[in-house]
Amino acid sequence: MSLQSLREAAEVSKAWPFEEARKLIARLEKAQKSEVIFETGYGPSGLPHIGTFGEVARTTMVRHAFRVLTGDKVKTRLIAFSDDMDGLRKTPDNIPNREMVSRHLGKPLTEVPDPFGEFDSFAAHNNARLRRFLDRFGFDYEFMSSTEAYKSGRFDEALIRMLERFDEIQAIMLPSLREERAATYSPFLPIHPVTGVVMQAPVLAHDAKAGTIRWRDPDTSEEFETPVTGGRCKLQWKPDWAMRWYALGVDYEMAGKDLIDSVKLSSRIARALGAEPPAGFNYELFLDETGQKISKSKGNGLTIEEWLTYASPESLSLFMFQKPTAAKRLYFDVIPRTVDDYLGFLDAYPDQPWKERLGNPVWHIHAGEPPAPETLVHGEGETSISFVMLLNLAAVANSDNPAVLWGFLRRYAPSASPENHPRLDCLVGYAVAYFRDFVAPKKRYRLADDVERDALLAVSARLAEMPADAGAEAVQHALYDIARPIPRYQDLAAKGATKERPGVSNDFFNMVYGVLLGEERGPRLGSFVALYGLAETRALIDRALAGELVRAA
RNA sequence: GAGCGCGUAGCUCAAUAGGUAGAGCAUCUGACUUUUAAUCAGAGGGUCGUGGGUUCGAUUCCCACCGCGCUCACCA
Repeated sequence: MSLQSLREAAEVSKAWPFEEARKLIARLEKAQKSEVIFETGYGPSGLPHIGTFGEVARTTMVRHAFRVLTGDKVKTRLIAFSDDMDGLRKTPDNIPNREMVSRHLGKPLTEVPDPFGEFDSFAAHNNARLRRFLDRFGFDYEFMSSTEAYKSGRFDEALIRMLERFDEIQAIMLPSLREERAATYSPFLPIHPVTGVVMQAPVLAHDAKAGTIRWRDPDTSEEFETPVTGGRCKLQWKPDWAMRWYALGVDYEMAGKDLIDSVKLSSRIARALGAEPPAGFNYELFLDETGQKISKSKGNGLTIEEWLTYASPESLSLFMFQKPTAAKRLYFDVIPRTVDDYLGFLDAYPDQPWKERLGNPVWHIHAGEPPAPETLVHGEGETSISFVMLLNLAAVANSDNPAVLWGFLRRYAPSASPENHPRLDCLVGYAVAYFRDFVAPKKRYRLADDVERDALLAVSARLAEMPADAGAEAVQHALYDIARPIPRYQDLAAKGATKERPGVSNDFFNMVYGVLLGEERGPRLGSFVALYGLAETRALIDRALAGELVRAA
């Protein structure tokens, strides 16, 4: 498969990152630019979350598609912009030193001391968290601080231009506001020279030549004349966004659908400044299990930590890749399915022609270089192990120890090991975590009656006589022999059963599952005991008969 | 009020260059030398929200409508 055919397939690919990248190319044809700027925004009053990940991951996919479409001839940059000059609106609930922080309400986040005492400011703290967050996933980005950009003078030219177009911008903004708000609205928010607070005060006069605005402190009625440059003023957020697009030459930025109107207004402002607003689209929001919007305050939905406890970052990327414009429910149950979808796409990739590869999510998730699928060699063939299967296996193994799961896997494919299947090993780890947190707590143990007690004691005694490394079959046969004489468990209808040698009914096994494992059904017992350990099984029986399992559950 | 998304098998969802609808789970049946759910094979199950239009033909394009849900209109 030649590079040529990759390019050709990319030209016509219907995968959304390519559709987006083509919008960018159309944009580029109009404007002479030597590089393309992608931007994602971040508000440092909160912590990075699953939406932050989604936005950066999706933008990165568009960026990569663009690079392929242009043969990497156009330089690309991704700016992760932190709005750290915004005033602190309210004291977050989830921080220490809330009282100290609350004394700095209204000041730029970069002027609020770090409540954790680790950084120069609250913003610096959260900015560092953002970077650590993004670095953890290996995103290629440039961090940019709003405060630094304002203070360094980088925005000065744009701010002056903004001042020159003051009336046009007001004409765009004011109709979008309610009367009472419009009466006092100003796109410029001066930083109070005394208190340091980001002021929302009506602008009494503006002077583009001098580069200043006149305003009055509503509390003291004192009047000030403040330059809009050098970080002495910041902008209201919609003008701010537009100014930033203009000043930085942003070509691409996506946003949630809650920002549709904001994007429209900011785009008009950008045009008023003389810039073509960036390309991009509005992605749908995430919903929880019941279709409600996920919000941090409600605490519904799924956190990124939760996802990464039970599944890989790649599977989360897949979730983000799929249909960004459709509202998707993001809750716990989608995790296993998404993981298996991911594994399925990985399996399919090597045999696909380019046209299909470019529509395959793993191409986008792995920047065009998805890893080879890890398979288990079993006899003649190879098979992939699905996550759902591993979850079953964890339940079967009744263990949160990955080594026990690997014991089962090796029985199936003797050559397999965590060392030569590192990604499968990760999956095993996730499966085990899932078992520990979701399967184990739901176990409902029951007490043994007298007959059951005697049967289990007999099993324990028999296991004690067997060598510790007894095989699954040996254990299985021993179990049959113990149950066979017990009338309750005899099954004369079983295949091959005779009066002299009756079969053993499922009731026996179901009893063991219920008493020892707290499940209604379970694994083939011989296999389970052999892997779980004979001594360990005896200990389990002791605990069950002592009633400890019932109490623990 | 404005904008957006969704409505396909019991459930969750797929189905782009318009051409007789697919998967997973669930259900049922069978196979796996003594029985059991790490597996496999097979089956059943859909007026593709409703009504129009374009077309030889529409789940797929267009319009209207119905239902469900979300977002925005204060701030970011």
